Amino acid sequence: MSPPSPARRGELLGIAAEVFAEQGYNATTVREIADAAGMLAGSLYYHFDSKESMLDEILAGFLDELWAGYDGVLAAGLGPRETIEALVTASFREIDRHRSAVAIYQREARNLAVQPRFGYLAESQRQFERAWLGTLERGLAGGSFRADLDVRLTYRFIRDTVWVAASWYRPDGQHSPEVIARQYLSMVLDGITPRPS
Amino acid sequence: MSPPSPARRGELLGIAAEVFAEQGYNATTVREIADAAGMLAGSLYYHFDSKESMLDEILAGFLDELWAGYDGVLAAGLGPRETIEALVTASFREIDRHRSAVAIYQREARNLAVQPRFGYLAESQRQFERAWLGTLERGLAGGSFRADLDVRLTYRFIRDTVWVAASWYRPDGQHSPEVIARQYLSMVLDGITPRPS
Amino acid sequence: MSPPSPARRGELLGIAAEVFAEQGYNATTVREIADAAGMLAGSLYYHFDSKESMLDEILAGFLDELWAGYDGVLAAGLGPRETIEALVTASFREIDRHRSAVAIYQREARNLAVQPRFGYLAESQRQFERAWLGTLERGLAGGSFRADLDVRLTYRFIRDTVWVAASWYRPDGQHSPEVIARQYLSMVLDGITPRPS
Amino acid sequence: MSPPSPARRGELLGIAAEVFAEQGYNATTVREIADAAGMLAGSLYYHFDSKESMLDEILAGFLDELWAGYDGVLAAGLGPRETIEALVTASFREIDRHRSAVAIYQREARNLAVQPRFGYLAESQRQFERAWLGTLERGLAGGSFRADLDVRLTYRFIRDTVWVAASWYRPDGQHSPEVIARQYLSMVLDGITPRPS
DNA sequence: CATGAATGAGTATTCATTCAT
DNA sequence: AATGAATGAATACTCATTCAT
Repeated sequence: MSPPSPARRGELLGIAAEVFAEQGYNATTVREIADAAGMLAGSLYYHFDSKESMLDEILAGFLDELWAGYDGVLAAGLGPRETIEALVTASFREIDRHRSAVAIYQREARNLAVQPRFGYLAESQRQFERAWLGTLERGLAGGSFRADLDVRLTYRFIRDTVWVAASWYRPDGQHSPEVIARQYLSMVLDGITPRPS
Repeated sequence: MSPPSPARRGELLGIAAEVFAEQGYNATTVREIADAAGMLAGSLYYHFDSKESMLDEILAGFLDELWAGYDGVLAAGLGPRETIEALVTASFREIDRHRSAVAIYQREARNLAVQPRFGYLAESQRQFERAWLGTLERGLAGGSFRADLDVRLTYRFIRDTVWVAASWYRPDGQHSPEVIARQYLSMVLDGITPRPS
Repeated sequence: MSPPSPARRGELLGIAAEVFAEQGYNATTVREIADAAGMLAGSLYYHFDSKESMLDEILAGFLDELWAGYDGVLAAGLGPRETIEALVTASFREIDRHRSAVAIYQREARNLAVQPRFGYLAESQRQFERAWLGTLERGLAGGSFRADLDVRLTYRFIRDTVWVAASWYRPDGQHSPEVIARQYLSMVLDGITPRPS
Repeated sequence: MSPPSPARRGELLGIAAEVFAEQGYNATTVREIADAAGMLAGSLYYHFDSKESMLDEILAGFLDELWAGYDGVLAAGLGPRETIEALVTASFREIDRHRSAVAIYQREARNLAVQPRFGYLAESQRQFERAWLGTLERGLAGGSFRADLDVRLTYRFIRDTVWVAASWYRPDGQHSPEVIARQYLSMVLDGITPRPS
């Protein structure tokens, strides 16, 4: 009768996200989530409608936070290079805070996006692409980036390069998301061969 | 008229690989593979022991070919930069020829590698890492690469950069694997910002 | 077009009987029979209509031979004790010659007998019971057997005692069916405790 | 109202045992067990891991009880003849209480015993043989049994004689297991022909 | 809130059987 | 006579979900 406590829901979502990230959504049984939460499978249904709704909440929550960060960057009116740097940094910060959600997103988004319920994934991808492509084109026109770049290829290159890091990134004391972001950026922007001084 | 058994197996494996790549291994039902092959689910078992053995053959076949290419490169005695270039090019060529297998590998390898049957995946990963890390360290020592690189991070950067491309790369007339490889390499080696000439 | 050779059929039936006896009818696959015969599963269907028809032929053939022996004994006009001895001996002879068929019969007859196709099994059981019960009652009336015997119980006792031997009897040089029969008979007739001389 | 879990398991095992005994383990489908229990096939898996584990529990439970009885007899220090009598009586008592388990054991033990999971069946058979053979040999040496007995044959004779009764024995008011045991014993010990007084 | 027990739709797999060659 | 390939029905088992307590 009384509505489920939001705090408990949050805990449970965190647990579910970890298991989904570890094993994949399809390979994860509701029972495994319940085990990890110290309850029985059926009990999860007091808090959530379905396994799919857990996934939904995890992904939607992640995208909400991500776009909060991105929108701030895009609204700041930075130059193309600085925008790229800020977006990449924001992305690594998001990986740091929602690692499991990012990993789930990486693995499942493509197949989920075709379902009506997960239409917002496709929408987010479009916005994402628009933001990055726009910035790259602006930089190309202004000479911030090499003139011979294939913009779409470069977009994919940066996008994949950044997000795939979620599959191995584990937060520890040494590598803060900002440090990782700076190292990635130095490779993406300047490459791995030495520049002639 | 009807092709001999090994040819049929090959056909079926190709079909299965495409469906696995499209939907994920777990989310793919044997019935879907059979549908795609124009036969009934049970009929697949005349050719294969199990769904898992199909996956096994797909991945093992891919890794065999991949290592044939890599071993050739590594035995050629090239310099570090040329080795990286050749490895990346070999990888894109492999993506071109075994796109679905690469996509499956990307998505499933981590979870499969812990199973005894798929132990060769873990072994291949170790060899893979050794080859790349060794080359990078050699280049670092010899000045082919920037002295401030974090070798492990760079390894992951290049590795992911290349393989993730399998998730969107579709061969067409314009972008041969060699062309894609060259464009990627120019970004990885020299970055996306213009070099002061 | 040309009818299958009866000789080959006989061979195949013998092989099938052995596998059925070893593993049970249900647990035996047509493929296992074919393997044992050095052919492919489908090829058996040139010789037989179905797996069930193999079972049918095996059991019918065995019962035919068995009754040939029994009828001879029953028609001979022996006394009750001699009849029992002759029936037991005939049974052991049949076990010796059709061990697998007897083993199959023991294991499957009860469940098969309810099917119309195998109605002859039930019929045979009834005849069997009539022959044994009649002999025992004749012996009881004539004083050949102990007066305090429960005839039905004794019938089951002897029947089970004899036929179950098929589950372990293996023909070898030392124990001919006649020898085994004589030893059994001495136990059944005189018991295992010493008779006061 | 609803009985606690172990009781329900016991109920279900009893039902499964009856169906296995009636139709044979292989010929019994999980659905048939579920039907007999008034539930759906899948629901059985809430209580048991597999069809095989039901069989396992049934057989192990039966053997545990059987050996409880046998060990009591063997430890009592009776003479050979009294030991045989007590073992036979214990066996019929067990047939009375676990009729289906005994019938399953009779039909399936030979083929199951080779599987690692059912290794305890083979072990039990060895112990069983040791107990009976030892008793028979003791009796032979001490003159309780006829000097001309073939001990192994006699062992099989008695063993089969007793256990095969499970296939037809149905408890009713008139024939308690003790009564049946006494009648069997009188035949086994003294035979069916009259003794010269 | 949580449990225990069940449902029912699905899923991989098996296997007797068929049939063109 | 035998093969290779397929069919189709059945079967054990899984799992998300429901619900009375």
